[in-house]
Amino acid sequence: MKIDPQKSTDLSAQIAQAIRDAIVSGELIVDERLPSESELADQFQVSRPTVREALKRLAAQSLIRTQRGATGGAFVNRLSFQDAYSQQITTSTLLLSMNEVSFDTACEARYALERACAPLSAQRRTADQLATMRAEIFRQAQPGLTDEAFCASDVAFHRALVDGAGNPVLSYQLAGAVEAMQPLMNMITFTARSREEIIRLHSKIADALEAQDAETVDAALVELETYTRRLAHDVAERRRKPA
Amino acid sequence: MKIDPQKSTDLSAQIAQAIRDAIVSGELIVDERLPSESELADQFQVSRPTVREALKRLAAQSLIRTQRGATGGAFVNRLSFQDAYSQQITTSTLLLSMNEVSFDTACEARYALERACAPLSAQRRTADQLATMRAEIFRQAQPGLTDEAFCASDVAFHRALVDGAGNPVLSYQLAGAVEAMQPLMNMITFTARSREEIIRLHSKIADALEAQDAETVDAALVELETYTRRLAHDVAERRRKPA
DNA sequence: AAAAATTTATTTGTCTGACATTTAAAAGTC
DNA sequence: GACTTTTAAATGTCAGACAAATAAATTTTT
Repeated sequence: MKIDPQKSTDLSAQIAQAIRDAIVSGELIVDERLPSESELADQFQVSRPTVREALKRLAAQSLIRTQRGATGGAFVNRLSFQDAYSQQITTSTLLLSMNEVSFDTACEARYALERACAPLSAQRRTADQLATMRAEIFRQAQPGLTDEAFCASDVAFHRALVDGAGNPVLSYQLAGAVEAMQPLMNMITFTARSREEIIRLHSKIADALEAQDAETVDAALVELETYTRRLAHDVAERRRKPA
Repeated sequence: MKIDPQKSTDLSAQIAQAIRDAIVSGELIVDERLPSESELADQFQVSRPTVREALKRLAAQSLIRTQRGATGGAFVNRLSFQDAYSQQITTSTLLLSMNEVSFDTACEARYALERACAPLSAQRRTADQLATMRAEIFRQAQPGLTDEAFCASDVAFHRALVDGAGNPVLSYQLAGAVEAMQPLMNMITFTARSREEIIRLHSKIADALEAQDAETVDAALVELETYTRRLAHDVAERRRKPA
């Protein structure tokens, strides 16, 4: 963690990379304090603003946190699952919205991953998670619910399903897949009729999870995927020839 | 995209968030040029260094790219799958290394996700992807191979399997799960005997994929997961009582 | 002596102003 | 018209300063 040749890229990017490497390699450990900005400036032979730009890059990735005052400074941050969730969701959302990923492709990925959680969830889901699902199903059945609120509740339901697997790594990985789909789902205007069908399948899933019946959960998820894709297909058709 | 009250946090973080929101919401579109740093400084009523810190935060997340010169500036970046991969891998790796995630938990998540890809891959894998898998199996059988090289080849093999599903969203999601496991896998010193078994299972997977036999692929993945977890368990045992 | 108030030192956050470097377009030259 | 030179605009970097927060050290008060 020292070199900065006069090569091509920004100094602040190079410095950020050097520190990032030190963190990833374990050379810098969690909660360890980095040298002060002035000291870093001396070490890397650059000015303080340049060091600061480097530190802000790292802060944006939640790799460090900073604290003001006498005993303050920049500290290596323990990347929490919560932080990782948010980053993952932002990244996934942008990836989908900027790359003309078809609804079918995104949908296929999402349900493939979710079905991977289903057997574990059938085995381990807690009473609390079941209660969350029931509550969301109840909310989804309210007549006055906006499309946005319905979709948000849908996300919460599936989130509970995934968390039921009791594996934080899985929950983290799925966060992106499930949440990033919401903007795409919002584009489908749900009729009362289609909501009914979705609620029916959600109930089937909740029932099967309660009975620890992995096969029925899987079947219901397949049904839900098929139904969702058909809905999206119909909406696309209707837009093509609105007559 | 305008407000910055004198509230709590850093100005540069607030400005970065304001611009980030504008990008996520679609207010700023791909390849659109942001105002120059001086103009942003005027708009937000802060100095240029503060604006620059905000821009570096966004650059660290690949949300913008900057270009020098007369027609230069900061542009909204199209987040590529490649960029998303790298970020995902860095984040996942740190998440696992910093949070005392057990090998079992990570392994369970990884194979659950990989098994989700298997049916699609059995259906769609290309000849090219099959060839990659065969080549990696061949490499894994070389006697002089270091543990690191063996693990890297292992990653490449599974990467080809995942890519076989022909769904870029799945590949992106899996990148983190598969690659982030490598440091953990490296900690298991493979004996010649265990390599043999892994290569046997890899061959079984490749054969089944070639025959488009999804069930056998799944069975082999389950075998591989079981075997890997037992290996890790044994290593842990041996470390506890090295006598 | 203990507690409270004050001072002090350190560190990050922010500002001002300047210069260097890169780049594309405009102006000039042959 | 093709080539070269100039120019303007933008980011990259630097230096030095002050503000604000914070904890430790010091002083004062009780």
